[in-house]
Amino acid sequence: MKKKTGASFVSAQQVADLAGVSRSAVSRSFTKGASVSPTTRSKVMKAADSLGYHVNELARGLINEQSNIICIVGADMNSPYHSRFIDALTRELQAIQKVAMIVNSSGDVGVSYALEQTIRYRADATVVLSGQPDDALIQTCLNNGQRVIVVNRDDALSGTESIVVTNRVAAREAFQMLYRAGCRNIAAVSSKAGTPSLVAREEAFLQEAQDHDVKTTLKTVGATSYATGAEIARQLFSSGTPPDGAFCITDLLACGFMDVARYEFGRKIPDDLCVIGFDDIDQSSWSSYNLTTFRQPVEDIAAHIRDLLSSQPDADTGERATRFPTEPVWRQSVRMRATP
Amino acid sequence: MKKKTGASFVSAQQVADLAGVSRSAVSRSFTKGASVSPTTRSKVMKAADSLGYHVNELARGLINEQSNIICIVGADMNSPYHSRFIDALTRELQAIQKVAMIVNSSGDVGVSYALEQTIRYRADATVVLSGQPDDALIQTCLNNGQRVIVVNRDDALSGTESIVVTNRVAAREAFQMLYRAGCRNIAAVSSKAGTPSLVAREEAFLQEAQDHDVKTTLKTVGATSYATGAEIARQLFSSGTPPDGAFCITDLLACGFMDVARYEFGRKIPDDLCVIGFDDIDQSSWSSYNLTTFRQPVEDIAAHIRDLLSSQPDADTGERATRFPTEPVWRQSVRMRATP
DNA sequence: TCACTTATTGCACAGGTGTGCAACTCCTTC
DNA sequence: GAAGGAGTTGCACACCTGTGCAATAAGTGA
Repeated sequence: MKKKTGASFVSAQQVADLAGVSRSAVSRSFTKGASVSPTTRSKVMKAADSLGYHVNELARGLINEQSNIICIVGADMNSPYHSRFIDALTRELQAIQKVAMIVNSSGDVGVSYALEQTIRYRADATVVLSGQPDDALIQTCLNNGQRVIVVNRDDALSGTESIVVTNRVAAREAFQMLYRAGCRNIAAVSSKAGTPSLVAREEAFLQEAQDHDVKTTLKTVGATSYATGAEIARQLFSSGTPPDGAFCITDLLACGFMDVARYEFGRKIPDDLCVIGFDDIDQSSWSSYNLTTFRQPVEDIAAHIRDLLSSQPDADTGERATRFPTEPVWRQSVRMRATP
Repeated sequence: MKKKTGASFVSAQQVADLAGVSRSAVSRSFTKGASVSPTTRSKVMKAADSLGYHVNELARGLINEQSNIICIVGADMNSPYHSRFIDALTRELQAIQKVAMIVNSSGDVGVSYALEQTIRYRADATVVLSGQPDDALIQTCLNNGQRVIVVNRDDALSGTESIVVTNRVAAREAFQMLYRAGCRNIAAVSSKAGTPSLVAREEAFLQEAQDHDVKTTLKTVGATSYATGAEIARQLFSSGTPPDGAFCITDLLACGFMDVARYEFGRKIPDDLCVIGFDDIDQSSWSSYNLTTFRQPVEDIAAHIRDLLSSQPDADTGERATRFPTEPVWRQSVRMRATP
């Protein structure tokens, strides 16, 4: 039966000995598309099973120069948006028999060190979710023959495969939604993170406001969090001209913003104040928020990454970007247009 | 088909050639505690740097029988509790120079297959967050010499290192808090997940209620989610005897429960209805909920796992459990005792 | 039966690294 | 100057697997 020794691993040689075949036969039995007779294979499988043999992927990766490890780099994994992404992506990766290795770039050990681990394990590809790691680090991955897939970073580096959502279009639409709802004193609520995709939303929103000759203030504080949204609300509603509409660059900011506006300053949403968010995290659909927002097709993006990774990279050099649409999700935090 | 090698990896031999030393010298330069002269080391480092050399951890793992890979198995990573855990744990692992490989056990590919990946990559240890994988799979890991650390699973398997929180004590205290607040028609809100730690909370709560001769109904529906909490609230408040107090086995359930109770049935919290949750997820502290709950010391647990993994496993056989306390976090969803 | 085709198998090498062992260098001490 | 010791270096082997190549076995047609 099973060996209880808890000792070390079983090698292919031991399986071969037990099955009375050569080690090559064992290897071929576990390699898809190799030439083995059914008889031999079944003998091998039986022996492998009784010994508890599992292919050593480290050695296999050494030979094949392909480890089937995919590295996911992300910051702030506790945030609803990122955790949804990681959940979806890990599922897709498993479906094509890759394994996910994750690098938490908000750790204090430093991104560069963590990212180096990726290279040391010869990961096939690196998926960058955060805007954090700078170009030099990404370049290092590329230099070592890794594929790099960059998500939601509008400044694509040459050689990477880039995935973006229509941040700018959505941000402009957000303004129009607030404008049509009658808002004329509008705030843009953001963080100091400076992530490219967030900056893109800010810029496009302000641009659209300017095109409509509507005064708009951009307020940025700290990290992209609930607390930041709350803090900005406190500042804005304590000031002389409190806003009647707000575009929060992220749903998480919107939640904090709404809570303070309602519970500390008595604003009624959407009567006194219209709020629009971005991402469509789970909490936005909760009854306490009912936040009108823009949905990022996270599942579609994850599936697309799966497709990218299950096919060979295009020899086509230079960056190629795939753009996914963000669709507005209407809930109750914005007034419906009263007048045409 | 040969590799098309845009840029392949650099091997230690190439570094040795450039530096004019033997390959052993290169290996020793990168191995902590090996014997190399400062002169040689600096020559090696310089050459390695200019070539962009990175140690191949696959080959190193092959030799050392230690890959420095830690596997994290979890289901439902999108849930606030799990994502907080993964965030904390990945950070701690990076701090001791391990890498985290994650297995999403809610994927459709099946836990067993995903878990096998772990063994194939010769992970040093497996951390099980979910109650999902059955004992047979865990036993497989153990048989292959892996360490298995099981979190929050009250039924510990022999050979594993177990980490639990004081579910039962907390659940009993939860009842007392509701009882002291004057609640006499109390509901226990849970899911059908059947995870051991959740079952422990249910049982202890019901037991304590029975000890106080208070009628309590346990209601379980579907998954451990916001939607489930909402659904249970709908059922309970449509029934003949709506509760005046509820212990939700999880904060996520509590959020859904509260929202439906307030917005669909007009209950005022904590005046008409007291609610207690469990976990202390971020959302519980948001103003919309202000949920009184029990805090799991996630960061402490993650740090403890780090300590476990950075030390050698005790030869001591049999399971050993470390128990962490859960402390109540008082907010506004439970009335303070009016009468002594 | 023989020549010929096809499927299967084993040998041996490659892939990149860590490390025991012996040889070597350099320096101290008598 | 010689003996001895401490520190450093290189050689060769081991780890576990995939696979090209040649050898063998099995099957086919005449």
